[in-house]
Amino acid sequence: MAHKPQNRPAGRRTAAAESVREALLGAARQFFLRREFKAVSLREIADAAGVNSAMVNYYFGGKQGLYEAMVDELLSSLQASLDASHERDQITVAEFSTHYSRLLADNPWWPNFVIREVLFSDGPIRERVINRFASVFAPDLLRSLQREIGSGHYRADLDPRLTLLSLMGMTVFPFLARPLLEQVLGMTLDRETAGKLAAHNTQLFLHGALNSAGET
Amino acid sequence: MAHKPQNRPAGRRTAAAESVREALLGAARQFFLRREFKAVSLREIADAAGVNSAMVNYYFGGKQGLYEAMVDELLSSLQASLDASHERDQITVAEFSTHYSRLLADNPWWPNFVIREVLFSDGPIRERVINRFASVFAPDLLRSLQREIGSGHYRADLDPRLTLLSLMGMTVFPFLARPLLEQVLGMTLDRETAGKLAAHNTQLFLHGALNSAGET
DNA sequence: TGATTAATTAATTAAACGTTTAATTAATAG
DNA sequence: CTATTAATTAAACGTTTAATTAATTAATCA
Repeated sequence: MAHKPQNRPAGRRTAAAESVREALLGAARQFFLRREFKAVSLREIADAAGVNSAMVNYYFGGKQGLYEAMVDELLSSLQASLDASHERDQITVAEFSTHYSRLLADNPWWPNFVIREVLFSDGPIRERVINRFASVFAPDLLRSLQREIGSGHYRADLDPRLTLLSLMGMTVFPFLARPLLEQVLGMTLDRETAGKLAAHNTQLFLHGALNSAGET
Repeated sequence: MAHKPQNRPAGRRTAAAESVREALLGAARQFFLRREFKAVSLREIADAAGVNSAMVNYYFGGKQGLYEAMVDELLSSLQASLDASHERDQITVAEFSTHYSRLLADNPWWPNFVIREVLFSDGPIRERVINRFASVFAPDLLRSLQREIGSGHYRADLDPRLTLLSLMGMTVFPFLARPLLEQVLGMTLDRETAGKLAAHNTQLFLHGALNSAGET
C-alpha cells in the first residue's frame, strides 16, 4: 500500500534512506542496462545493493517503478551533460559529430538502452525516452541544416529531414553495431577511434566520397 | 531425451508432424520478434499454434531450441532473398543503398531483430547472427570501396572501413529509429520514402552536402 | 525514559514458468 | 491381428518470480 515513503519528515533517518534508494538505483542501472527487463530479478538487484528486496516495493512501488526511476535518472544526467555541449541553435555539423561521438564513446550503455527502449518497449517510458532523446540534439541540428540550405551554403536540393537522418545514422550506427565492428572489422571503438570517425564523417558529409576530378 | 524425432521412417505421419513443427515456428516468429525471450511463454506460443505446449520439447528440445530453429529459418530466408540482389563483388554504392533500403522497408522486423541479437544476446546465436549478417553485404561492399579508392575514383584519403560504417549507418539508422522518425519528424518509412532516402544517401555520399561554390 | 513511528529485515504467499512424466491415440509393419 | 513405434495429451513437478505480510530495529520527541 505504501507506494512511496510518504511525507518523510525531514531529518529522520533520511541519510540511510537515501543511501538505500541510491544503492538500489545503482544496482538497477547495472543490471537493467545489460539485460532485458524480465531477465533481471529483484533479488539480484537487492543483493548487489546490499539491501532487502522488499525495499524495492517500499521505495519504488515495485519492479516497474524502480525501472522507471532509473530511466528518469539516466535521462536527466544525459540532459545535463548535453546542455553544456553547445550553444542553443548554434551547433555545426562538425560540433555535432564530435560531441556526439565523444558522448557515445564515453557512455557505451547509452545507444543500447535508447534503441531498446525505442524499438521494443511501449507505454509511458518509451514516450519519455523518445521525446527526451529527440529534444536533445535533433531540433537544433535540424534548424542548423535548414539555415545552411537556405543560405546556399549547402546544396539547395537537400531535404533537411533526410539529411538529418543521414548525419545521425553516420554518427550513431557504429556505436550501435559495436560488437559487429569488433568481430567483423577488427576495430575497437575507443575515444581515439571515435575521434577519427567523427572527423571522417564530417569530411564525408561536407565533401562526399568522389575525387575532385571524379565523374558520377 | 528424444531431442528430435530421430530417424523418422519416411512416410509415417510426417505430414501432421511437419504441420505441427511449422505451426510452432510460425507462432514463435510472431512472438519472439516482438517481445523479449523471457517475456514470451511457451503456453502462448502453443496456444497460438493450436498445439500442446509439450510439443515444443518434443520437436525442439525446449524453448531455447525453438528460438534457435526460428532464428536459423529467418537467416536462411534472408540469405536467399539477398543472393538474388547483386552480382558477387560487383555491388555499387547506389545498388547497396537501393537494395538495402528496400529490404528494410519490406521487412520491418529485420533491423529490430538483428540489433536485439547483436546488442543484447550472447552465446551461439549471437555469433551466428553476426557472422551471417556480416557475410551478406559487408565484404562485397568493403571490397568495392577499396577498389574505388585505389582507382582514384574516390578520394585517396578515405579509410575504407570508416567509409563502410558511414554508408551502412546512413542506410540502416532510419529504419532502426523508425518510431523516432514517426513521432518526432512526422515521417513514415514506406517503400516510397525508403526510395527517396536511398537516392538521397547516394547523392550525399558521392557529392557531400556543400554547394559547388561553397567553402569549408 | 518511554511511546511512537519510520525503516528494514525476515518469512511467507500465490502465481507463473519451463520441463518432465505417464498415459493415450494413431498408424504402420510383420 | 498383433506388436511396435511415433505423435499427442493432460497432469504434475520443482523452481523462480514479484509481492505481501509480519516482526524487528532504530531514531525522534513528548
